[in-house]
Amino acid sequence: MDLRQLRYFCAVVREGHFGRAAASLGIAQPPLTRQIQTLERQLGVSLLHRTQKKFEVTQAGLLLYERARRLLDGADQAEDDVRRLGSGETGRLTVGFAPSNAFTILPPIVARFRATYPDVELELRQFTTSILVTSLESGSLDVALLRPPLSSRSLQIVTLIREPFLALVPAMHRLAARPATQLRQFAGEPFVMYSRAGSPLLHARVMDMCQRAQFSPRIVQYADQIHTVAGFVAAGIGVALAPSTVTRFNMPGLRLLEIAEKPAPLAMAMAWRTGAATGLVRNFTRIAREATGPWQSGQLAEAT
Amino acid sequence: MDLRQLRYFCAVVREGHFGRAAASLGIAQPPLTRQIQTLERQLGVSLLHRTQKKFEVTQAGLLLYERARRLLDGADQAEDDVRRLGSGETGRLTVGFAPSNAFTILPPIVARFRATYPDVELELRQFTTSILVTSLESGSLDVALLRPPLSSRSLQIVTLIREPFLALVPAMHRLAARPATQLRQFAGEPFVMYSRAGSPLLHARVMDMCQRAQFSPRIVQYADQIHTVAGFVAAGIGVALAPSTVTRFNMPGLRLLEIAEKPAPLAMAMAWRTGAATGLVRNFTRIAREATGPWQSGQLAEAT
DNA sequence: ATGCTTGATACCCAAAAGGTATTGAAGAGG
DNA sequence: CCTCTTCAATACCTTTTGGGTATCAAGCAT
Repeated sequence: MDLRQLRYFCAVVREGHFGRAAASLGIAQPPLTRQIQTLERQLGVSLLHRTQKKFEVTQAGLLLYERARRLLDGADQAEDDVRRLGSGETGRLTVGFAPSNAFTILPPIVARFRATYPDVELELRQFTTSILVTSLESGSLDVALLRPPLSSRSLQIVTLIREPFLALVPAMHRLAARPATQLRQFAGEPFVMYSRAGSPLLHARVMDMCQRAQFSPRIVQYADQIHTVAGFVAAGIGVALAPSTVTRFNMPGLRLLEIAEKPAPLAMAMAWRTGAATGLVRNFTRIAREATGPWQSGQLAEAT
Repeated sequence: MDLRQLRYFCAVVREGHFGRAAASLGIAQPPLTRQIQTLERQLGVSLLHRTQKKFEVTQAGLLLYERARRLLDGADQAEDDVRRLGSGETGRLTVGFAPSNAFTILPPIVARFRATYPDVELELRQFTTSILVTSLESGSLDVALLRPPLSSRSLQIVTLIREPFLALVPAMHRLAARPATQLRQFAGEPFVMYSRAGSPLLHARVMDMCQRAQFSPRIVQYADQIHTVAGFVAAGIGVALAPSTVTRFNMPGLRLLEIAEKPAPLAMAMAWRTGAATGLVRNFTRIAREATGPWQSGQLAEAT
């Protein structure tokens, strides 16, 4: 038995007429007649009682009609559901993110994704970068937002935004009025630094930048995250360096200066397991690119 | 989408191996691979994630597997049910019968049918012969047990048993000791007669037999049905003629004699609408023939 | 390194589905 | 009563597709 035969039989019963049924199916009448005959022969049951010229549906035919309709509906539904799941319109997507994303690119991405794919269950989990990587590899995460570089070769990675570093000074600082500064101006200044444990990547990058500017920062305070660092600077404790995310904090007492040396920007990327680019993942990455497009164009203050 | 493709896909998922799946399906492996590919192409969804040599089932594939299994089960079930209904193993069969059958051939037929086809709903309805005929023609009855002749040409009719007529006399009657009698011995005897209204056919047949024996019965009592007539005879009210069914009444005071003239026996038949010989009807008629076979062989007293 | 296993590919054949033309029989209408 | 129309069935042909055999390419294990 075959879904095509059932479709044909249902059409015949529904229309009560071979010609019209064939037309509604988009085929000619003779093949339809033959398919019904074949179906009857295979079942060993007469479904239509041909009473010269006309026909009437037998008890068995009526039963088959009911069952066939349910089967066909079920098949269509299944096909649709599978298609939607495959195309990423439904399903469950588990997204991991590093803490530094929680206030920056994550909200607009999630907002846009929710709006575009309301039927997808979006599960968000915050982890450190190293756990994000192992979770991606083990399959417990579908996508992750994290900072490159990544050592794993089994992961696909795409950079979403590149944030230039800015110099942070208190409002009453001697450089506060300037639009830009050279990094070496910070030599000997009291420095607010990212802790190695809380933000190893930022710690490393800032130390590296200072080293390239040929000074060693006089660290007076450690802080874990960017907005903590910015808060300490705004409080006048010292100067600091931070990615341009800080422009979104809007803290009184904080001044942001461009860095004349133009150090390499800090990238934010998303990663997923190579080959695990399901529809959901493809859709999420597309949405992420769309939602973070404005950053690339410099509209840093817009949150979508 | 096609049940074959679903069957194939389920086999692959179940076996986790194209070669074994193909073997279990009784086909070669390359066609199976192609069918799965076609299915994926038609759905636009990757169902199996081929990770070099091996494969794993994707989320969408898992969903399809669940749905497909239900669909296939449903299809098999539907096929089986339709087949059973068509072959007359299940369903509802409405059987009509004339009152005179209720104590004769109906019980053994019903008993045998119920035993052979326990899943058939057997609905029994008692009517007069004329209503049986119209009910058959209108389709509200599937089969009927009645006495020929039948005028309708749209009905198929098969005789089940032929009952010879017997002469009924009281035990103290002058003919009671004889094994047989000639009909004309009844000329002038007090006669118990079937009423024209209650048993028109029997009335007509008995009147006809008397006429052929060249006498007119001296009717002293009318009765509707055979066992009433027999009762009156046993009570010594008069003589009568009855089909051999009377041998089953076992009434004290009643004697049965063969009729020397061997009048044409009284037939009992079953009828159904020409062309409406569904599996149920075919089965019932077969059972009826089997159950009434003993009558033909003369075992009148056996009730099966 | 080298068989061996496994899924994919290439190519061929057979079966089955669809199309056109036509038939046969029954109802409708003059 | 006869024709004309209608509808399913049949005959015959073409196209599609499903299945088979041989073979390949890539891992995995020995």
